[in-house]
Amino acid sequence: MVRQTRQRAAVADALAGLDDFRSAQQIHDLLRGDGIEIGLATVYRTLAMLASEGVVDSIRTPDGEQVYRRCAVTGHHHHLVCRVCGRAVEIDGPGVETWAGRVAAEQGFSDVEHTLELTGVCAQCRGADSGLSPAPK
Amino acid sequence: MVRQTRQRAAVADALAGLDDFRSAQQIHDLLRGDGIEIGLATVYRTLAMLASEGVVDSIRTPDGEQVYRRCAVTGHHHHLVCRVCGRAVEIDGPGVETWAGRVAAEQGFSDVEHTLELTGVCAQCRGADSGLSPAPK
DNA sequence: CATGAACTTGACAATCATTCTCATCAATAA
DNA sequence: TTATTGATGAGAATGATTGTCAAGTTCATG
Repeated sequence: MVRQTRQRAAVADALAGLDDFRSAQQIHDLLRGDGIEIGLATVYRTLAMLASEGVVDSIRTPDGEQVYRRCAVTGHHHHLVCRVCGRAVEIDGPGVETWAGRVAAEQGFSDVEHTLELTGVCAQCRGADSGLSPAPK
Repeated sequence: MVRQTRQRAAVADALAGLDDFRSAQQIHDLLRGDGIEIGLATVYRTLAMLASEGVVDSIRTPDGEQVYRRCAVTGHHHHLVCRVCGRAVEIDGPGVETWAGRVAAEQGFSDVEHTLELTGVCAQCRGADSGLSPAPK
């Protein structure tokens, strides 16, 4: 049975107040900054649980860090993430899904899954940037 | 100036004799197994260099490990990787590229890049398996 | 062929994200 | 209330990758 705890509620709350992807460590810092006592391991565990339930999305940044975000839409979808500020937009790939299935079938593969992520520089950052740090630590 | 060394040739040779993705550590073990003396750090450095030159592909496995493979085709392309045996097929996504550019533009993003990886179970592995663990550790 | 500047190497330490351990705490059913 | 048992957290452990830096090599040049 899954129990309702102060810590899990805190992680869920933190995610609810965010619009872009954050790492487990960032969320941990965020909560501690708000005076909420929670262990790093608990944040990791909670995020992993939420991700496996499909309540949050998780993708991997190019340098291998896992980042999480609450899902705004349900079902399968992809992301367009700003390399500078980390802002993310949810998008869906109409043709991609079917294309993936077809190509896989042609190669004799079954149980196909796919990951697709787009990165770019958003309008705001393009105008204002000149080598500032990617995201607030 | 980039110098030609015994170690770099060894890494290139190892990659030339492989058809699927391998981690830096696996390649290191492979070379040592052949009696070739080479440091792990050197393998990492060499692979990173080859990858940035576009001579080899590198993708990240679901558990965050970086794996490399020599490119059979040049230019941008994607992969269909078997979750069980690791065999990989190179594929290209005709519509994906243009779709990515269009969607990004609609959202005001520029300098778009994308990653797309397909995973599945290949015909061989589907026949032989019956619920064994995803991949050998 | 001899030289030397500068690029490379490699053993090992250092990082860093993530997971594990396990004694202690707390949510729930009864 | 209370026993049961999942949840927590501090710190150790893991594992891939990168940094350090003295010693070794490469190769343009004399």
